[in-house]
Order: sequence, then C-alpha cells, then structure tokens
Amino acid sequence: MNVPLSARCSIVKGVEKLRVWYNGKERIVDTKIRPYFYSYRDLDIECFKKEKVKAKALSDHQEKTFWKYSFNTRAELRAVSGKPELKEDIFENELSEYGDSFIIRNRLDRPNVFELFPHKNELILLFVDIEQETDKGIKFPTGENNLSSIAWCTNDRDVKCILKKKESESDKLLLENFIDEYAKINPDVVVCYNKTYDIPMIIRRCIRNNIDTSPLTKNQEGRANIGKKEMAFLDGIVIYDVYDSARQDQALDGNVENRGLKEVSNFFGFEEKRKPLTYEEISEKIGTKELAEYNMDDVKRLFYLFDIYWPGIEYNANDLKIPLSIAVAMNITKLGMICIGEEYKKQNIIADGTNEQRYDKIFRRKKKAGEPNYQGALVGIDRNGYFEPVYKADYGSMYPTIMSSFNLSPDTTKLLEYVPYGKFKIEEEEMWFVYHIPDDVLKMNLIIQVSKRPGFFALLVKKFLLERMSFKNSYKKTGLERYKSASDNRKVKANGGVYGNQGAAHHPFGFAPIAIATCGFGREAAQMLIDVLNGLYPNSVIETDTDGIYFTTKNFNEEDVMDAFKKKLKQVFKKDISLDIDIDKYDSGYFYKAKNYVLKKGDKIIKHGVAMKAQSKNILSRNLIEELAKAKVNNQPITKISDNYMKLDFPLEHFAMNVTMGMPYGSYKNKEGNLVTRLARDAERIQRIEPAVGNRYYYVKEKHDYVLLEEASIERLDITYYREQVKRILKMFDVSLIATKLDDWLK
DNA sequence: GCTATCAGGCTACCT
DNA sequence: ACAGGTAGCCTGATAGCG
Repeated sequence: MNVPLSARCSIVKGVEKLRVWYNGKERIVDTKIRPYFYSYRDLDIECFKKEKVKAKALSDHQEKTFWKYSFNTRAELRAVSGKPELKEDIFENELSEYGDSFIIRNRLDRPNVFELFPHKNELILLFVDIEQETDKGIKFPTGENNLSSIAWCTNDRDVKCILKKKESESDKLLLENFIDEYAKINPDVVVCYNKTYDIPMIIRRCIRNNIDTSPLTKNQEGRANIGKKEMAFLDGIVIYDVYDSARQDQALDGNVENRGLKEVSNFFGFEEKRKPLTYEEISEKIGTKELAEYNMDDVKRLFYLFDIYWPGIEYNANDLKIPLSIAVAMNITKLGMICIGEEYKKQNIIADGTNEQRYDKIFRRKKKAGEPNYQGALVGIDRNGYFEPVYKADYGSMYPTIMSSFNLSPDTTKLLEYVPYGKFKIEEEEMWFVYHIPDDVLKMNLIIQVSKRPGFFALLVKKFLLERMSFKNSYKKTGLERYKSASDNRKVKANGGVYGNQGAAHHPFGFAPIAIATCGFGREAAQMLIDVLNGLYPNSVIETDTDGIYFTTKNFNEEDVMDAFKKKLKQVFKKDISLDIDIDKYDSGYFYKAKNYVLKKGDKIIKHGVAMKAQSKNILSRNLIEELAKAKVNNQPITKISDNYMKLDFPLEHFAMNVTMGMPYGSYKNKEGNLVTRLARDAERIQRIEPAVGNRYYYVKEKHDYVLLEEASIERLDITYYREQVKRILKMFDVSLIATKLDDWLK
C-alpha cells in the first residue's frame, strides 16, 4: 500500500499529534497543523494561535478575510466550538472535533501526508470467529460464559480450530493456545463479523482468566481495550468488520432475511455444505468435531465475504490517500469531506457555514417531522396491471451527468432569488444561463444562475465519470474484479459522495443550489423521456422512478426512440448535453403501485418494492405473493390458490412477522405504544436480550396483543388478523373472485 | 360503546 | 452523520352513529 495501516490522534505534551502505524512499527508524527476553525469575527477566545487568512467564501465566491483559530488539542477546540453562542459564527470546525475528521483535515491540508508512511509489507490478515457456551434457556452468551471454540486462518486460508475439550473445563487453555498462535501470526488486520462481539469477548475472557492481552497488540506493553459501544481496540492493528460492509451494501436490501454471516454469504453464492447449528446445538456439542467444523465453516464464510468487499476498501485507502483504518470505516459523509474538501482546498475556498446556515429559506422553514428540504425526483405510476411486453428506458448516471453537463459548481452556480411557483424555464445570456426551477416542496421557483465559465466541480464529476467508463470497459474486457471495484468506486464518488452531500443540511461542504438544480433538471429529463415515449407510442408509459421509465408497446423500434430522444433533448435543454439512455426488455410485468411491481425475464421473476418483497412480513405472506406474482407475470388466470391460505393451515413459524430496531431505544418517541420497543422490552425481560440497534424481533398477532414468537401459541393466534392479511394480498393482485369467495368462507 | 378515518411514527423499500 | 420518494403497518385521537 502507499498509505499507512492506521493513524490516530494522540496528545503528546499537550499537543495533538498523529500515531501512525506502518511496516510493523509506530511513529509519532508532528501534524504540522493543529485543530482549527474559521470565523468572520474577531472572537475573544483562548486559543493557541489566531491569524488572518484570505480565501474565497463558499457562499458567494468572493475573496474575503477570515480569522483562523488554532488549538493545541481537539478537546480545547471543542470547549469553544460547543458554545451555543458561537455555533453560528464558526466554520469548518467539524473537521477538527473528532479523531477521524481531524485525520481527514490533515489529509486535506497536506494531501500527501499519509504517503510519507506507506505500509509496504504484505498485509498479514487474521480471520477469526469464536463459539461460546450459553446458560440454559438463554440465547446469547455473556462475559461470564466460557468460550468453547476459536477458529481462525491467515493469508493462506488454511483454517484451524482450537476446541475446549469438556464441558466442565474452563476456557483458559483454549485462550492461551490461541494467543500463542495469534502472536506467531502477528497480524496487521483482524477480520471478524460483528466487531462488538468476537474480539471484545476474547479480551474479556482473557481478563477473567488472568491472561495477558498485550500479545493481541503490536506493542510490548500494548493495550487491548474495550471502548465505548463495545468496540475493541488493539494497538497497531486494524480491525475490519465485514458486517459493516454488509450492513451498508444496498444490493442486499430486500434480498436477505437478515445481515447475518450465513444469510449474506449464502446470498453471494457460498456453497453450503452443512446445515448450520442451532443455538441449542452450539451449547450441546462442546468438544465435538461438529462444533469445530461449524466454527471453521464460519471462518470460510468470513473470508468468502472478505474477498467481495475488501478490494474496494484497499482501493479507497490508496486512491484517497488515507490510512487503511479510515478506509475500513468509510461512509458517504467522510467520502464527501475528502472528495469535495480536496477541491475546495485547491480553489482556496472556505466553507463559510453549512447549507442550513446559508440557506435559511430552504433549511430553516418550519417543517413537519420527516418533511424534505427540497423537491427530489419524479416518481409516479400512470397505468396499473399486467403488460406484455415491458421495456425500461434508463438514463445512465443521471445526476452526475447533469452536474457535469450543466456546469454545476460552487464557483459557477448562484441562487439568485425565490419567486412564486411556476414553470421550468431556461434563459440564455451572454455570460450565463438562468434556470427557473420549480420546487413543490418549497412551493417556489428558484432562480439559479450558472456561469458559462467552466466550473471546477463539474470538471471533477466529469473526471469521475470518464474514469468510471474506462474501468467499466476494462472490467468488461478482462473480467478482473479490481476493475469492477474501481468502476463502482467512481460511481459512488460521483453519486453519493458528490450529489448527496451537496444537498445535506449539516455537511460542512454542502452547496444546496447544486443539489436543487440537479434534481430539477432530473425531473425535466424524466418528463421529457415520458413525452417522447408517449409521443411515439400513445399511452405507453407505465411507471416512472427518477431516471428510469417502464413502458409497453408492440411496435418498439429502438432507432425511432433514439432519434426522437436526441431531438427533444436539444430542444428542451437548449444545449448539447451528454445524457444517454439505455433500453432493456422484459417479457412481461405486473405493476401494482409506484416502486412496486413484478417483472418477468426468461424464467426469472424479479420483484420490486416493499409490497412485493415483504421481507418483514411472514412466510405465509411471502409464499402467497410468490404464487400470485408468478401466475400474474405468466398471464395465467388465478383460478385457485392453495386451500391452506383459506384455512390458514400452517405451522406457527409461518405466521411470524419481524421488525428491526432502527434507532437506540431511547430515541423512540412513544416507547409505550411503539411495537418494536414493546417487543424489545419483552425480549429483555424473557430472553435477557438487551435492546440494541439492529436487533430483529420475530412476533405474531395473538387475540389481544402482539407477542414474541418464542412466547406464542398457535391456539391463541388472531385468525381474523391473518385472514385480513391474506385478503390484502389477494387484493394486491386483483384477485377479486377469490376475495369474494374468501368473504363467503369467512361468514 | 362501537366503527371509520386520519395523522404521526416508524420500517422497508427504490433511484 | 447522504438525498428525496412511495408504501405498509401500527397507534392513538377524534368524529359519527346508534
């Protein structure tokens, strides 16, 4: 790699320094910069250094004088930046307040700083997974329980396992043996699934058994700590949690039952050779070959998933010139800080406030909870039911292409004024274009002026798009995963890293007029394509979502569509823009509601939307949907569905629905009334499972209440409730005949 | 006291 | 701690009815 393994902030003699690990050693590095923020005001505050700097303001792109306040430590800066009376007057403070963001600040101010400490040695990996005993009748182990097995492997992927022999034995020997093996391997990266469990539990068990944990770190007197939120810290070692990647992977949305190791690895095609053990079996099979095999199987699943996600992470570290430790914990906000921040730095721009501070008419309106800040994409359904055949016309990379084609950039784009709601309009003048963007959320037209002088941001996006195209072509030619990874990387940068952050209320580098104009052009582009299609094939458009339009016709001719599209494009946007469309064909489709439909392509049936996928509903619903969807897209009359659905003749598990805890328990507004908090309390009381974000609860409806599956009985099920569930699904597929029959039957 | 309707809260999806 | 958009399910308040 061209970057270090890890970097973290550390105070040495009262000053913030960086501790950088690479090639097996640690260096304490003078940062050259100190935590700082900017202000227009001459503030009377205590700081290390106060100086004047000249830079362009993001708000109006004018050259201005700023005060720059530096501090010895992040804590000293936070003591000032946290004061409510100063909040509105200070800028870019977010980049100095926390560890990761201050590392990004270093990277922005000194772009090659981390390339001075490259980890050139081969990365030594350690994949690890543990098994643990549980108390009788309890699902999850605690720090009190012995470990029963540890399986691991390193770069050679030769999986090994140490077992605790007997139930009565303690796990001391097991841990000592593992620590010896670990020290021999001396890993740089520890790979696990759910970092809040395996590593902290190993540390915890070592402490219980009086085993020295320093061999787990790279330091003689190293620290193996469990920090906030059950996060383990091993000095000099990067912990990569594959679960983090799986959780963020939107390709898994609606396609897996949960984000557990088994579900996710199965989704990606892991060959399942043996049936996973149940919780009870894990406890029963102490010291057996089966337990060892089960444990080792999990390690195989772990490196199987590692191979899918890791290339992108290592690529990011090198490409963004950031320590690997930052790359394993990357998210869109940080990506935006780096990609956008780098450009601002080059242009000597200071972000004088967040979007919320600079555009109060947009971000500080009185909003209802969940109401958006500005209008987004065009979405809608024009026709419902069965169609054959079905086409989809798709814009490729619509938002990034718009940003680059319309030259949207902080140095070219200016929100001039808000006027009464009206029509989209383009006016061309000598030096600039003026766009009238109607926004039905703000209920106003936004007048946005864009200079004809090329903007730096549009060029950046164009660069991402061109790079992506080249990587995509290389991938097509060679099939090498690293090209695909590089291509996806550029796509993410151009989409989320750029568009999403520009519209974010609190991102330090957001620039809302770009996001608003991008969505506005996007809606026009979508409407234009609808008009082209309906013009060629009257009433053909079925459903629209952002950049893709489903339509149906028996007389499709690609050339006609492309010709009409190109003509209209120029006419609507009054300039040559590089928006392209791609057309895909399906045998048939059944369209229920916006974003909810089923498509058939060959023998594949593709379900879209929350109503169709119904992952949180029960097996009974999913099976019924599957049956009806199949019949619908094959244009078969639905004359009979299995009598079981009428009689509700299923085992208890088929009735169990589930819900995931999406926020910390304390964040729920109505903890008494809300279903997930109620179930969480039951689970805590009965199963000793602490409420936690990501917990999934399986429950059924009994006559008087919702109860956890484990507590349910088939005799107490609320049959009326489940009949309504079946009826709703029948209605979804327009099965009126059977719905009537069901009503009769219900009488 | 019962049912219907609506808004609000939340999750699960889509682009 | 990325944006907006749609749909489904649940709760609790309120209106309307007898």
